[in-house]
Formats: sequence, C-alpha cells, structure tokens
Amino acid sequence: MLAAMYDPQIDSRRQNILNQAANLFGQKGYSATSMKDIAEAIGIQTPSLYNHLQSKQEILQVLLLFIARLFHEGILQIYQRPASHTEKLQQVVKMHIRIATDHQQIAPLLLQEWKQLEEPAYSEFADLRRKYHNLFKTILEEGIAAGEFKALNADITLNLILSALKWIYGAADYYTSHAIKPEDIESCFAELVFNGLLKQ
Amino acid sequence: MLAAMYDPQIDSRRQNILNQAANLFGQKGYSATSMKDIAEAIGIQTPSLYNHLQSKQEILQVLLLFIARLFHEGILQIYQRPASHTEKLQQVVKMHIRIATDHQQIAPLLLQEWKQLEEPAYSEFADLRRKYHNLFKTILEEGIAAGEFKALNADITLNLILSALKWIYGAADYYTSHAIKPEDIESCFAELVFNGLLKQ
DNA sequence: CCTACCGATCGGTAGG
DNA sequence: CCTACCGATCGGTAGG
Repeated sequence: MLAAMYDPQIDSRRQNILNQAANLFGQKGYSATSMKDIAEAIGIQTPSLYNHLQSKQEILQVLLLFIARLFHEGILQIYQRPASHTEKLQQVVKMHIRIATDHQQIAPLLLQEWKQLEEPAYSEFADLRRKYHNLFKTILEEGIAAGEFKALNADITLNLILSALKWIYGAADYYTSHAIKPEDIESCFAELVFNGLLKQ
Repeated sequence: MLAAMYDPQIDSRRQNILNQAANLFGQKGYSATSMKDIAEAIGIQTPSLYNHLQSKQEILQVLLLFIARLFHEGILQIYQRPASHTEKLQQVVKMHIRIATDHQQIAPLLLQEWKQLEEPAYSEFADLRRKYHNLFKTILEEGIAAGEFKALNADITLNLILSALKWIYGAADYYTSHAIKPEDIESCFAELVFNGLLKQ
C-alpha cells in the first residue's frame, strides 16, 4: 500500500509524523495530544519534530485541508456527470465510504478537530465544507424537482444523511472487529435511505 | 424555564458553573477549555471555582453521567411498554430529540468529550452507553423477527440511525437559525427511516 | 470570594 | 538528530 501523500514534499519521516499525529489527534483530540506524545510514537525527541514541520497547528492544517479537498473534488466530479439524481446520490455515498476507508487516520478529524484550525486555514476549510454541502443539497433538490425524490425538507434530509455517513469516520475499529465490509455499509445505507426500514 | 439539576446539591452558583462549562466544553472541547475560561464566563477568579467543585474532571463526569442516565432510563421505559416495534422505534427517536433539545449545552459532549472521562466514571458511562445500544438493537432485531422491519444487518442499521440522530446533538444553533422545529426533524427522520427517500 | 503562589507541562528555540 | 533551556499557561492549593 502506498503511503498517503498529504503534501508535495518528499520526506518519508514527515509523512510518518503526519500519520502518527493523525492517529493521536483522532483518538485523544488535537488539544489533548502533545508534541511529546507524537515524538514518542515515532521514537525521537520532541525538538526533532521541528526539523520536519513548523508547528503543531501546521500538522492539523495539512491533514484537514488534504481530506477536505478530496471530498470536494469527488462530489464536484460526480455532480457534473450525466446520471439520474438517484445514481448521483448513490455515487456520493460510495465516494464518502471510499475516502473514509482509504484515510481512516484522518477522517475522524472531520468530526470535531477542524474547530481547532486557526486562520486562514479555518476559512479555507469552512469554504470547502460549505461547497460540499451545497453540491450535496443541490443533488437532493434537483432530485425532488425531477420527481425522483419525495419533497422532504432538503436541509434536514441533507444533514441526517451526512450525519449518518459520519458514522464511518470514527468506526474503523468497530467494523473491522465486527467483520463488516465497506460494501455491506454501502448496500445497507442505500436500502435504508432509498426504500426505508419497513417491510411493505 | 427551570434550571437543569445535574446533581442533588442545591447550589445555584454550582449549577451556573456547570452550565457555562458545558457550553465551553461543547464549543472548544474539554482539553482546550481552561478553568480560567470557565471562571471568566462566570465573572469570578479561577480559584473561586474550587469552592463549588473539586476538579475540572468532576464537571465533565457530572454532566455526562447525568445525560447518559437520562437516555438509558428513557429507552428502558420505552422498551418495556406494550407497543409495536415500529411505534417503539418512533418513540425512541422522539425521546432522543427531546433530551437533546432540552439539554442543548450537554448533548454535544456525547460526541467526543466522553473520551476524556477518567476511571471509574469512564466505565460507568461506557456501561450506560452499551446498555442503550443493546436495547436499541434489540428493538430492531425483534422488529425484524416480527416481520415489521426488513432483514437488514442490525449492527449497521443501528449505527447508521444512531449516527443520524447525533446530528441533533451539535446542531442547536443550526436549526434555530434555519427556523427548524423539533417536530420537523422528527417527521422528516421518521419518513426517511421508515419509508425512504424514493418517491414510488 | 480574593491574592499569592505552587510544580508540572505546554509548544517551541538555540546551538551544535 | 540531540541536549539544554525558554516563557507561558495549565490545574490546583494555602491562607485569609
């Protein structure tokens, strides 16, 4: 498996630091994780970290902007494809699960840790997030207008679906221990969202 | 509106501290919130806090065990009532929205901040959480066995529904600014989960 | 409820 | 990549 490239710099030690930091930020939270924690996870002294990065905050920014751009590019591509709105929604869900699975260390940071971003990274992240929500909402609204979807409140529906998808961010441990495959989540999610839980 | 009573002590200053702390913990996170932050929100000096509580950790424990017990008692009562499984699921969703709305300051702590609990509070919280999940899952499984629900994977379905409900925890600002009422969420959620998004 | 103060730890720098 | 070290801030205590 190729190591994830969060930024263009070719520095495997830096990549290692970013990965370990992502794990710790996801488990304990950004504020509760010290640079000493990260250094110990790597096996070096704390000051040595600063040969590979400028600050603790830089780590958070690189990780979150990397994954936020992935999500944004993904939904933009799907939105522009010629397909029914039902198919588009299905593809967005699939993309969501794929990115969260491919980047299990970073995905949990999307839950709360983005709040710890400082400017200008905070605004850049918020902008990507807003664009993602808007495109997702547009797919729902166009699906309603086209008569494919029920005329439910688009804001609430959007947020309920996004919130359900967030389960995948932090549940990597859970569904490996329960032998759940990404395809299982995808098919269960699709059946639930499209046709509902009731039998008849 | 009556002030929430998190514990039996009649000390309105203490209640005020707990409320302000809950707000800050929810916004910035437990670790990123200092006792100085809390004291300033109240308008007193930091050491004065310790006349009303023993430690920062005690605040987190009181808040989280209070709301965890509410959820547990709520689902236990619903589970024991004579009703169809569909009605029970609907009532659980309703209870969920009601508790999260009544305790908007505390609900966001259920997302991530419980990880910062120390023993023995951590285990007590985890136990209530586990019992809640088990009862919820049993309602789903009994509904499947009774032929009311489709035979979807109960674990995945449980987690997708719980994750969707978590939207309400942190979205108090959002849905007041969008003029969304709790009943709107409840009806949208019920339609989506029971019958799905597709029109036909 | 305050002032004065404690040891521990924080992110980060200097210099080699 | 290390050792030595910095000022700032942390949660919390003493004492009144």
